[in-house]
Amino acid sequence: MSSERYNPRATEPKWQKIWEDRGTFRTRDDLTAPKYYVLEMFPYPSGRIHMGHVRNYAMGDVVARYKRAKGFNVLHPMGWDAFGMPAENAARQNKTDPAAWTYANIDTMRSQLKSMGLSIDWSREIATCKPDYYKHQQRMFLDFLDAGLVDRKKSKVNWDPIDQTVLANEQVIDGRGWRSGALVEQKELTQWFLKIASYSAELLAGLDELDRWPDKVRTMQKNWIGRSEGCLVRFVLGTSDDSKHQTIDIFTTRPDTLFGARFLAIAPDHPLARSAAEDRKDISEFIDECRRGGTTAEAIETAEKKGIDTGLWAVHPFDDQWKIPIFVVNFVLMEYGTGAIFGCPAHDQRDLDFANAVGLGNTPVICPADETAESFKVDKIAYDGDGVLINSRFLDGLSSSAAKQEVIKRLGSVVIDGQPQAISKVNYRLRDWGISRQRYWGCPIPVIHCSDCGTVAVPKEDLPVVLPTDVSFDRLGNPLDHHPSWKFTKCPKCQGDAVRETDTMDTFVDSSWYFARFTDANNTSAPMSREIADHWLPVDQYIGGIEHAILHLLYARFFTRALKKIGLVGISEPFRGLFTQGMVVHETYKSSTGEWLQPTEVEFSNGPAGRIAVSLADASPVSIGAIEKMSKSKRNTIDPEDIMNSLGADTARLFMLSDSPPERDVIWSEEGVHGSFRYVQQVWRLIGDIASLAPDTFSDIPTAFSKEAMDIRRGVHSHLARVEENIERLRFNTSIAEIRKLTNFLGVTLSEIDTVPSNDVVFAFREAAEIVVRMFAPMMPHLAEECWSVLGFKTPVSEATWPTVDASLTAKDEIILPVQVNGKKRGEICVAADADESHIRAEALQLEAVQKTLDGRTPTKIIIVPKRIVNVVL
RNA sequence: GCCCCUAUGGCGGAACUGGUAGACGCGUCCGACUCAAAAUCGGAUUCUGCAAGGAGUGCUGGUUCGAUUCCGGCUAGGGGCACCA
Repeated sequence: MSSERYNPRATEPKWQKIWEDRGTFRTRDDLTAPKYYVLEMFPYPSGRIHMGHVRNYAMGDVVARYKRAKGFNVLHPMGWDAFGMPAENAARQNKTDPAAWTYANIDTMRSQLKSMGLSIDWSREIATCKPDYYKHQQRMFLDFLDAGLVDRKKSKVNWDPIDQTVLANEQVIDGRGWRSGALVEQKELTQWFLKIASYSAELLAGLDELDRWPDKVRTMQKNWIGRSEGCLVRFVLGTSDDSKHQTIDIFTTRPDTLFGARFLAIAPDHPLARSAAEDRKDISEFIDECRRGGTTAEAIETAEKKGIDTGLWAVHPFDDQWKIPIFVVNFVLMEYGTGAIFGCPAHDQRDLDFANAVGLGNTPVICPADETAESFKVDKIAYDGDGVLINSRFLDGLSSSAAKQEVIKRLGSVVIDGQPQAISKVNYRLRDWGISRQRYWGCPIPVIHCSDCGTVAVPKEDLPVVLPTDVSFDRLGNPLDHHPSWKFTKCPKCQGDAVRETDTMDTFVDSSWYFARFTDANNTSAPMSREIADHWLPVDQYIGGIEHAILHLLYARFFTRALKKIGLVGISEPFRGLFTQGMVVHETYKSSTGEWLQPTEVEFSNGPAGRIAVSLADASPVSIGAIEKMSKSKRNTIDPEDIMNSLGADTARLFMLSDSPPERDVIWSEEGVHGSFRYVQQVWRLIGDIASLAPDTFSDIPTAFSKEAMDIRRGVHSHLARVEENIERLRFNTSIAEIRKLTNFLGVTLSEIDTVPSNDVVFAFREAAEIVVRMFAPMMPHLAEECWSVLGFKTPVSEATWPTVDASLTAKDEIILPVQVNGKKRGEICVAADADESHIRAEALQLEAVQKTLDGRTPTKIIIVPKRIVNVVL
């Protein structure tokens, strides 16, 4: 009997070293073996790993180890999303060098991840801030430029006038800069864009193929791309002078409601609004007011619909005597469509709210099915459904869809300024991707500005454009811009004096191709070889947080198509399977003085009214607050390193995978973690006991098995089948439940056997141990290695194959059938698996409980669902 | 405001494509071991009832021999968002 406790502190580093020395997790350079690429979203090197990382990487590691055991050549790499603002913020605050800060963090986090025992091929480690990574990215940018995938245009940014810097949306809090508190201004800058919008239709259509993505993410992306079918309609502006002919284009999805028009509405940024503001102070003031307004949907939804009459008017397309007033309003956006709409109050709630506010009235033109033209009136609720046209002259009586076509047909034949007055158009909400960032710690955009030649690409042989290391954060603004020498260079075309582009790339660019780089991470001449990338891609299973559902995943999907266009890869969709895991949450604690306390600063006991918490420092009462996402501000974090150092990585991994379904949040609790630790010890004892009973693998399988031995073998193989199935479905919680059931069963059975068991029983236990260790190896790899070694194996279980289910042992010859009367369970019968219906019927009716419930009555029918259930219906 | 998701014991959750509701774990209670405690092991644990039984998967109605599962209506909680013409 093994009585020693399992000691993860000694065991875990030992096996990590053995794996490393043996190169156990090296991906083989073999393009013929079946491949499996499992990838977790790579981390930002913020300083230390947190529990969210532990959960994410534990899940990925189960998949990687399982697939490896199943015989796949597994690619499971790790890298660092290493550019970004925190390094610059740290530089400004603590006078540290962003590169040094980043690399120190990477070193810490790498060793923390290694102590988790992840089965990662570390030889492929990348960091996006290294020139040997971003040089390829710069080359891609230039290739995109050549391929027409890049644009340079003006765009609005949040500008902090005190810090002299551009702010990200999340850095603008209540209209003010997060650091300076200054009122943020909207400023127009010329910026670089990748033309993702031109891939809108393709990115939308591609979602249909992604059947191994969560529907939720697909829906979010679909809404983000925002396809809408409608038409452009050109209105002629009315003026007192007929010689000045001006037009305005609007986009509408409801051309059928054209006779319900009461006004045109234009965005505050619309050119017409700007020109109208030139000699009308009230208009320019209104426009300024709109710019200060909130930009989030929620803020805008609740905001009052406002507008100002420009005094201008447009002519109705079907009636040149019909003058339609034009308003500048706060609810039309320049970025969408043409920045102008026609307002039909009866059939659009926003238009109705606005019309009611300014007294424009409404004309219903679509009659719902349950109304008549005479009775149908609109007051406060617009009708936005389909129906039959009314009050619409020649359209009256048509359906909404027929009227849409009729309007487009009629106006399509009218030519104004050489173009039809209406054309069908599919509009997308998705806008081009602005990648310019006025920051230091990012990938330099490899472009040179020359006063004579304009914008000139850096010659490809001059790449990479490397970030200078001697930068100063003493001054405000972009350090690249005020570096004494870095930006000054010669024009590659005319050799005259020129300056470098000082904008760097959005870090979403870095993460848009890293998965491809991993396939050939050490290639110095190219981002990756096409042959190797095409072998490994797409990623078979991608795992990460739901917070990246839209931007990162959409950018990566676009970028992959762009890489395909320039010939670097042959695929369009980078991620075949996607899984989004839930967060790690924890209780929060507040002291009597209202300060947040760390879990380690609190002690618990059970009082009459439940759990009570007191402060460890002074025994003062502590209130137990809501369970929330672990965060530094609420101080409810648990440091993974503390857990790994005390209870071990396997315990932490097991706990992260048990209990909660992986897509949901998991509550970190001390009791739960100790339960996992107890289980680690329990398994250790069980395997030790079996090893004492059966120290060696049998060379000969016994020819006959007793019922006792068969029960063990059947139990093992049927649980194995279910564990396998649950891992395939990424249902880690239920696969662990199955493993626990099996070890519970083995433990009980082992305690009940004779002191000198027969040979077949010993065989069954030996077989069980060899299978069960391989079953939990993906979740608790160190424990599995130690157990495997106790069982006498000389090579790591991490290199062993997954056990095979013996189908003859999972098939049952006798089954238990529940028996219901009127759908309510009354008992069960045990019959042969192939028993015929008449036998089952007789057995069921003989049950005492059934007889009692029947109480002499005759059943009207008896439903027998084979191998499932018997239902006696009265 | 719109879209999406979720709701099961004291708690986290399980239940394959409509077929035994509550697996597995946490907690609690009882017991064993111990001088004692910790650790460990065994048992109990949806509610109600002495019991037989009855009720029960947010509420409500329906389909079905049978509903946690499917459909309609509602309530609560969570997430996402773009006043998108």
